[in-house]
Amino acid sequence: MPELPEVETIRRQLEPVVAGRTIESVRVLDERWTRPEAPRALEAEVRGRRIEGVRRRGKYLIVDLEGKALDERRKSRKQHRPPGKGGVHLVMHLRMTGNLLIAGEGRFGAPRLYESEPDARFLRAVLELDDGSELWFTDARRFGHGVVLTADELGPYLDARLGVEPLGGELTGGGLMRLAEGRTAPLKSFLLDQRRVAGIGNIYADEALWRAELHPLSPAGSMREEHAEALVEGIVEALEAGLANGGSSIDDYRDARGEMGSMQDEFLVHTREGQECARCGGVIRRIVLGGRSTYFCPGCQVRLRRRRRRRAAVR
DNA sequence: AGGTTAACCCGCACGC
DNA sequence: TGCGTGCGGGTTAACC
Repeated sequence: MPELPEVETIRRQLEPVVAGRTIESVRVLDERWTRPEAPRALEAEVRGRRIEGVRRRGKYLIVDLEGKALDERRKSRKQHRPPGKGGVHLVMHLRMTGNLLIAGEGRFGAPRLYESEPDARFLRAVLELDDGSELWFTDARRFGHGVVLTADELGPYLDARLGVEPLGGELTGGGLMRLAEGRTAPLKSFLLDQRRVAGIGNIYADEALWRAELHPLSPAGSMREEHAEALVEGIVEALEAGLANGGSSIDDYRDARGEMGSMQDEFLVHTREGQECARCGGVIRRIVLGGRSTYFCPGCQVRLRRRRRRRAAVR
């Protein structure tokens, strides 16, 4: 599934080949992709704009687009939302089975043939760029999404959904402690909550907890400083391993060039039910937690007890 | 308010 | 071979 390392892998591949290009047209083939916005509205808002860059926040990909020239704005006057002077942002989310692929006959210099050909049945949106290349958004299960936001809308949109970025040093043990304070939800559920820490999904949550030697069912608020420090380290190392391996391809994930990642071969616990724990030799177990497959080693991932709230005063 | 569950989807694996 | 069933999983909405 596309989590932070997968989305970042795509971003890194996309940025150098699309920055500076102009989007000549957008074709939204599945109206669900833009829902509740109309496909034609998104198409009109994006068409004709130059790409400034590609960013990532959590699992969201953000394509920054320049403001339109004045004559372009006049032409668009009658459309749903006439483009303002400023730039806009095409924000995309791959959800579970979405892929964003470099395609077309352009001058990317990227191979046109994929390790596994993108399935045309699943094509949901196509961006055509001014060098003849294309970006294909494919998505078997149609959970993926694209939306255009103005500069004013982008910050609030992301801030309402996402907490701290785990890479780049912003996430500290103390910071994680504060986020978890007083919370009784299991650590695994806590890690999956994008509004606390952004970008961790089912795979990397399991991997991070194993690295930190913490049991997924431990109440989040039960961590002491040393546990929170270990968990931050586990999160960072799990995500960086994912990045170093080009992401995990269990089923549908492919990078922007259509190639599989190799992180699935490096998993320390995820999908390893019944196998031996690399650290303690125990047998890795699978449970369902919050409806999600959760893998852990009962031998070395310690289950913390709920911490009693400290009394306001002693007698 | 925090926490849990269902809904959204549909290809695919599995059983008969 | 064909059909029915159930699973998964990020995010949001609904519910308790």
